[in-house]
Amino acid sequence: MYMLDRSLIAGLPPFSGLTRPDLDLILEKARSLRIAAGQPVFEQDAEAHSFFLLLDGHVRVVKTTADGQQVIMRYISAGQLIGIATALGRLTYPATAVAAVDSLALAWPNEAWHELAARYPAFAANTYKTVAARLEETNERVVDLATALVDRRVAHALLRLIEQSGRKTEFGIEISFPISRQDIADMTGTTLHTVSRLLTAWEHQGFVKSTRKRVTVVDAQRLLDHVG
Amino acid sequence: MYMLDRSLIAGLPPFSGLTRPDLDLILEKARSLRIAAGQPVFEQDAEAHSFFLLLDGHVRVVKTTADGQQVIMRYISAGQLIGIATALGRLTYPATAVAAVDSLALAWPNEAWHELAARYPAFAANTYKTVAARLEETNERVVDLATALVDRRVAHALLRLIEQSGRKTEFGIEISFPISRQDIADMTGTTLHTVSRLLTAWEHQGFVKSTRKRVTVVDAQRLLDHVG
DNA sequence: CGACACTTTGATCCGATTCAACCATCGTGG
DNA sequence: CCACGATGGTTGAATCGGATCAAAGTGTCG
Repeated sequence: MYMLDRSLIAGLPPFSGLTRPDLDLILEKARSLRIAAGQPVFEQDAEAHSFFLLLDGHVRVVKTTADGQQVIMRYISAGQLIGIATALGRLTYPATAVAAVDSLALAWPNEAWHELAARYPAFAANTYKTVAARLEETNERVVDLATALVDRRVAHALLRLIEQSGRKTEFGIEISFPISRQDIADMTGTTLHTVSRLLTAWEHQGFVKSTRKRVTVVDAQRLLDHVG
Repeated sequence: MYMLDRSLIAGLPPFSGLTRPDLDLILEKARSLRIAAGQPVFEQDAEAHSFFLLLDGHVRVVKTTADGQQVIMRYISAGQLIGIATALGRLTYPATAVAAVDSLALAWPNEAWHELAARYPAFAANTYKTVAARLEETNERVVDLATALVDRRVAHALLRLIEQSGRKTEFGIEISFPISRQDIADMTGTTLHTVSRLLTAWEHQGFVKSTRKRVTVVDAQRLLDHVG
């Protein structure tokens, strides 16, 4: 086992405001792991042993219902924590986290959490803010699901995705990881068929551009206006 | 202004594990307020100045969309905190809180938060657990909205309500505050018409019993089985 | 190059909203 | 105290947004 370098995590939001010796101590307790695209980081209902920091790649957090339907709760990009609900008292993971592309993460055993939180209040505070921000974001999603028609929900999902992990290209802003029609449907409570029809229509109108598993938003403002 | 008695908050979840002198100090910073049924405790988008503890009554937390549609995010009952997202960094309230019945609450200025959290780690920890629990609950709701048909969503809402604030009666478990068809519709993303039809059908089948603004679940298990 | 995963598009069907009308209950003030 | 307006609830009919069913096209990778 080689020593992890503090440059890996310096500057990331969860560790902002910590000194270099602090970072070294925090890293001492971590192990790093590589996750191939399509592989799980952790699985729903499994005993929660660790929490994670995504260093590179993209992970989608998915809940599966008793009858097998899937809902994508969120996409996590590099620099963000996952599996932290468990650090705050849960015994099992509430969802499955699957790598959308080959990814790299750090893992800490749950026991390390209290220690870290106690010793580095800034780390704890950052984490709580993350949880609070996710709660608020999820609340917005409930409002969307409860009040908006499918086209609006899909548009909002795309706009959230490019905001959280968009990459500027020649034609607009592209979602920076592969995402299928089915994935978008699983984020918005609809079917791949409906998503396909919407994207085709929007492409004709010049709002978006897409190919297999890649989506680019050409004109976010007009897309937003279009769905009201 | 009279002194608030520590018996008001001793034993409530947010303050569990605190000593009596601690409680007195905490109460010193609070003011109490009476809210008449239908009146707001705080309003969406207003500058957040305080967080609250509901001592008696019931409050519903409502988000209103730009086009005026309402979504009831949750009902808060006595002993629970409200308006805490703001204590964790927000500048405005993300929703409106309206008293469902005449209610009584304590209010602390937001500045008191950091002080209390620093001095009473148990209070802080309890609060973070609350936020984490609400996130998980909201996640479940997203899954429900994204995957379940209306009858299931309404059934789940009723079961959640009787679990969180049910009162045992002769006929079953009654939701312990007045709630209209429209309110239930606003919790589940449907219309009062559909809720009315469902309740009527369920009443014929003996699962529930209801009158104006009062709903009793007669047989939770059979209702749950019925909607799959 | 073939198999598989992903995407498109048409036709049909259904759950739930919308539109419409009416009834019941509550609170209030003359 | 009762009349009346307001709020809440019921129920039918028409309509529609999307799901479902069905089938064929296309890009990708081993």
